[in-house]
Amino acid sequence: MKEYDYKSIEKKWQDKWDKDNTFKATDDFNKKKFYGLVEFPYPSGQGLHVGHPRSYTALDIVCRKKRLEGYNVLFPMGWDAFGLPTENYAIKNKIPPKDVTRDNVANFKRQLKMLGFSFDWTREINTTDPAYYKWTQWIFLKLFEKGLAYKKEMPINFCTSCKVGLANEEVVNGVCERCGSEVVQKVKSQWMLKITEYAQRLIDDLDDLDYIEKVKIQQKNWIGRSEGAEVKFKISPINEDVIVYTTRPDTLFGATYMVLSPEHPLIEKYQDKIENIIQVKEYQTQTSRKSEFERTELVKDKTGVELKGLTAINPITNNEIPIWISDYVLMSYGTGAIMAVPAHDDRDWDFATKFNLPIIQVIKPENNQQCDITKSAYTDVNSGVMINSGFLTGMQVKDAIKKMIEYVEQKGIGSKKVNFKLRDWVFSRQRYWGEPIPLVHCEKCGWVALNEKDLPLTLPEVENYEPTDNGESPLSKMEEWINTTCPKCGGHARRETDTMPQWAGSSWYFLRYIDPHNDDFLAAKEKLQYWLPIDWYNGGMEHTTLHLLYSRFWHKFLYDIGVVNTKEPYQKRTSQGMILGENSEKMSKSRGNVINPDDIINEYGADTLRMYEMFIGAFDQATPWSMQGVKGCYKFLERVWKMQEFVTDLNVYSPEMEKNMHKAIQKVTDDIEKMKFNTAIATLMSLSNEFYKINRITKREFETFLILLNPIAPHITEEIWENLGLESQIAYSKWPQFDKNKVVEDEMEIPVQINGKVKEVIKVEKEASENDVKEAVKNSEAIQKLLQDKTVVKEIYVKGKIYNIVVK
RNA sequence: GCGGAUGUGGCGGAAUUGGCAGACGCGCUAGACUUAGGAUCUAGUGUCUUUGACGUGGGGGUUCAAGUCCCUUCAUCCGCACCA
Repeated sequence: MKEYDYKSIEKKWQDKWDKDNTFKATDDFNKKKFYGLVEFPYPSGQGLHVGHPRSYTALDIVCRKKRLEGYNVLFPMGWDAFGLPTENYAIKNKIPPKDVTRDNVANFKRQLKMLGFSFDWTREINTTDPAYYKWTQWIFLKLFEKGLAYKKEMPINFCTSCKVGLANEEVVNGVCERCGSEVVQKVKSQWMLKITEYAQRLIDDLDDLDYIEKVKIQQKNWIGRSEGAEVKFKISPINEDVIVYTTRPDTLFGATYMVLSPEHPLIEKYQDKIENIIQVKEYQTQTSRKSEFERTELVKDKTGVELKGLTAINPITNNEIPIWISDYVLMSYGTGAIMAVPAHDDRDWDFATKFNLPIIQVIKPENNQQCDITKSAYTDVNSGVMINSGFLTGMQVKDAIKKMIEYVEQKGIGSKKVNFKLRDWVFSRQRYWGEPIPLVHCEKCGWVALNEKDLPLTLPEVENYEPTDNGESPLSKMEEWINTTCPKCGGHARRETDTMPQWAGSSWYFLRYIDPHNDDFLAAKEKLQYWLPIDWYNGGMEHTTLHLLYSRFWHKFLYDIGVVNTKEPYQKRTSQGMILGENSEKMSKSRGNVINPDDIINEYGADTLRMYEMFIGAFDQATPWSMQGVKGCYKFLERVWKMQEFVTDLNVYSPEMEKNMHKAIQKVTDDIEKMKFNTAIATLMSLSNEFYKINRITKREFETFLILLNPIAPHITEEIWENLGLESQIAYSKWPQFDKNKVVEDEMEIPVQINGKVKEVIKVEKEASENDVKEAVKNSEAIQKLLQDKTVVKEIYVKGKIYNIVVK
């Protein structure tokens, strides 16, 4: 018997799969299809980390099994290669980003191939390939054409180190998600995408999708829908209304002051009416200097200034109430103005308490519960009765909300309103390594789209990739590229020098896999129709509010303009847990607990790594790495290898073994579908232990065993298959069918409990009646002994499950 | 503050959904074989005051029966965070 030489075995099969295109998906529309997708990686300089194989192996297992079950499987891979780290590396080392990308991709590809994933490499894509980003640009032009891309002067999150504008999603705790540097507010003219127009649909359409629940919840929270009302307040002494947004119109009687955001346009417009304008302006500058982070950091301590000389009229009570400005009111949400109800809102309560503003209670709790409005606000929406509220007095809060909305609508002073936290997507980056935005600015015609036939607009070679000091893209220095003619009027025009964010290329990549070499369209209609939607998409939780939401948005847009035939791109979304370091901390260079997949493959082989990552724990849970655990998996594969020593050609029939086999078939089949890979592997381990006990396995049994193990450990299983002289390859074989008749026991074991504690297990015939069981229990010596000098109070028999005797 | 999880042996984790708690693996203990080894095999391994009792973060409850259901409480992790 040869040794288990994983190195040569794995190389051998990887080469064969490559040469034969074993896992090529065909466009055979008559076959049932399965489109499995994993997030294509950003080819960083660090190479693959152990998190990638966790996700990739999981879906590789699913896809390999689906192929064996007869599906036409599309399982593709590509490169999300535009982005900042590459550009920063290029700047630092004076190497063109293109070359950096090429090298990193080569390294990633080598690593992925070494893991034996069954990707269809003939469909490999790269977002930085002009043939690819031609279509990214094309989609952008369509968005522009439909008015969903617009340019806007707006304060953006600006990373002081990357010198680039960031989307809200890319700012984490006030610092840049990528580099960790400070993020400040900077006003810039930016391309925006109207994702907000799709907010409601992005919520509603989640209902029909098979996403894990926490993804749905997180997306809904992120989109942040809230229902309420907009209400007009007259401002005195000027002839102007200010509209506020509130989710609690029921508390209007308790609105004792108004707060505007410091950026509210009213201040600018009526500055001559504001007596303390100097103080106000001072506060405004103070606020603008604060980063978004500082503004939200100092939650506890409210600041603000009263607008002296202006007052608002509460439209319900007609009371004159003061107007303040404070940075706790954001211009970017609602109307940038609120009515403050300190008795029933925590923030307003803090503010009113600090500045001695009046607090009027308009809701009292039910059932005489204690409530002291001088100590804290009463904010419960689900219970409470209105007081001091005119026509609302005595009503329940929920009814009062409805009633007040009706009232203000009838009086013409307000209306029902739905708001979302979701903001439009800041789509421009002042950077080099991204897709050029295919627009020009013409003095006569304004922003004009390039003609479709002129796509792709390729990224020109520049000498210096560094952004300019004023935060413009390096492209802004390329005069000969910038200056062009207007496609509309033929006059002079200048190109947009901003590029697209990294999220652009990944927002539709799954479509390109379907028809990756098509020059005429992003993918042929009939192919899209066949392959969509993606049946199963696995990826990280960190993409829930970014990539996943953006790509759903783009897909819905493409659906609206008739490019794709499904409303949603992904039918099913799952997410793997993180792999932690051996010390149970997050893996990071600085903690020195990083595991490199290359090392594991070298020392134990890809099959071991794949298996270990699936065996490590529940798939959706974070789990620490364990080198001992890796060894355990290696040991198991070695044991499988050695099973070849006792394989027999004889057709020895063992009903016991047949039962074991079928139980395993059922369990493994089921577990893979439910992503319970750890218990699937445990089942196979137990099964191999059974064969070791009798030191014999028939060829038939081994065949089935190998197929069950193949999706998890594809190399070793193919090799043994070949050694056994079995037909063809496992890759072309069939998944075993579970036969429930094969697992029926002739006897069943019934645990017998006394007062809920198991004392004995009895064996009875499979079809035993309750009386038979009772008889058997009575005949048990152990039970008889335990029932001496006890009074039986009750006996419970649950068919086939348990027999419990209650005694005194 | 809001939202979502998680808590079971020395460790990673199982438990068909209310019915034998601790599958499988690691580690550990003993033995076998040995060129005395971080290899392999075999047996054992929840805890304790061991004819039995106790055990799934803590406390209470429902039930013949609870890791699983209800109430309450604590701890840890993740996401969002002045969203009116």
